[in-house]
Amino acid sequence: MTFKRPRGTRDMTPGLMLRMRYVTDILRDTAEIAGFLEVGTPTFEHSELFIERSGEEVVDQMYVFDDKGGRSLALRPEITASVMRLYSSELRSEPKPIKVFYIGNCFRYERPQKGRYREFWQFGTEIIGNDSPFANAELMTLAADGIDSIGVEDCLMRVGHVGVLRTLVNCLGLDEKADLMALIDKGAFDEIRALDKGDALVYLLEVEDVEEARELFDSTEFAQALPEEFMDRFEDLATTLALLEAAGVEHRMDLGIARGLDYYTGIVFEIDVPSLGAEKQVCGGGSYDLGDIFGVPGTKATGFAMGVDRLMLSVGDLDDASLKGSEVHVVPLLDEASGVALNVAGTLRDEGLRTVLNLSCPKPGKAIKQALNAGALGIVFIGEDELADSTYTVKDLDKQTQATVPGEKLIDTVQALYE
RNA sequence: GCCGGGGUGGGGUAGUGGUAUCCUAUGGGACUGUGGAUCCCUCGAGCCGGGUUCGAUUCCCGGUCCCGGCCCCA
Repeated sequence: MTFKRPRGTRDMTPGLMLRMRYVTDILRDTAEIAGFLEVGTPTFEHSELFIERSGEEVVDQMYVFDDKGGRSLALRPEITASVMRLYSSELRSEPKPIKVFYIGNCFRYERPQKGRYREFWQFGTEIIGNDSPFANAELMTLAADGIDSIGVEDCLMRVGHVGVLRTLVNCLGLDEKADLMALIDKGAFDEIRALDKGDALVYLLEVEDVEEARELFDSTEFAQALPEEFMDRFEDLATTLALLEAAGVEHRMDLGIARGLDYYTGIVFEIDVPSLGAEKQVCGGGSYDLGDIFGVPGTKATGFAMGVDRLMLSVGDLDDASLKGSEVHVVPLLDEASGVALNVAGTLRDEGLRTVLNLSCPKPGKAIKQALNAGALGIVFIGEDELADSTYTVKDLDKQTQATVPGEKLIDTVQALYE
């Protein structure tokens, strides 16, 4: 009987796991050094949590099930909803803003393809209690830093504002319909032009320069048609872009970012890695207000989520040996040396040295091949002679030298391999 | 959900209507307690189900999974 993985899931081989750790360790470090604190939430929640946040239609793409008590539960399709729940129940009296991050697996029932799995991993951050341009700019800086530190070469950050977009759509007399927003998000300009006043909308969407946009909106033609709060929103966007400029974060203004579901309220941004193909978005986020849903009205927040699996695909070749770190091998050459070998391995491990114990009591030549293939720095041999004299033979695989030393010199000799 | 391409040892492959090639990796051995070499041995395969056929890994149908794209993407 053989078993296969469920569709859309992945086995993490040691090599893949090293890459995953490489990505998540960097993201975690980036967030922690910026003062964000890690949180964790359940892998499954009441299904209503996600439905409340994202709408009934998400049920189609969720793993929903009843537990033995008849509760409707769902494997989490995202983590922001859980963090907001956590905030509203555990953290609401903490000083604002609250800056947290998470790393976790999520589940969506979708057609798997490159960069899209039914179980996938997200890294994300939330700033709760402040969705100012300053807060958004910090978040985007953090996102850009993380992706840059991972070593992703070719990526593009686009920044927009759904409030600005929706107002423009309304002022042009176009319906803010879901399918129109979908067309905008997709960048299907030809199809939009086919609509009444679609030309004008496309013209606005294609503006990439802040000053150009500002002059346009300040012009009498527009100023009369646009509601008062419009320019405030637009200035929020302009301020955010200026802050990104100051931070040295590469970006582009893009008023056409519509971001799927409609709880986003203000600044939104996405980061694409074009080389990934169809599923090229590695990061998405923006300002939202879910306070009403979670019983804390008026709670402004902003956050982003990154696709860890896609980031793993975006990194070039990584060297396994350097990912896992240096190691030394301890090799007993005969069964009687096993006890000493265990003891020596323990001593070296206490020093924080990655120590691999060879369990097969091989001949020296074979042990050397195994150690070389594993990329080890050196070998501690324990054979007949060493047992008799209470010594150890330490071989340096790089320099191709070796020395037989007494026990009290073992640690120093092995540590010298690392230099 | 839709369109297209695929599925042969652990990984990579060749060929074929008469059960399968080679490479590599794994395990063991030779080279006498010392360098990735070389050599020998071992292990191990046609996604699943049905059909056609004396016989199917090969041809046909269905399913499944993988890959690319569409839809969607919180």
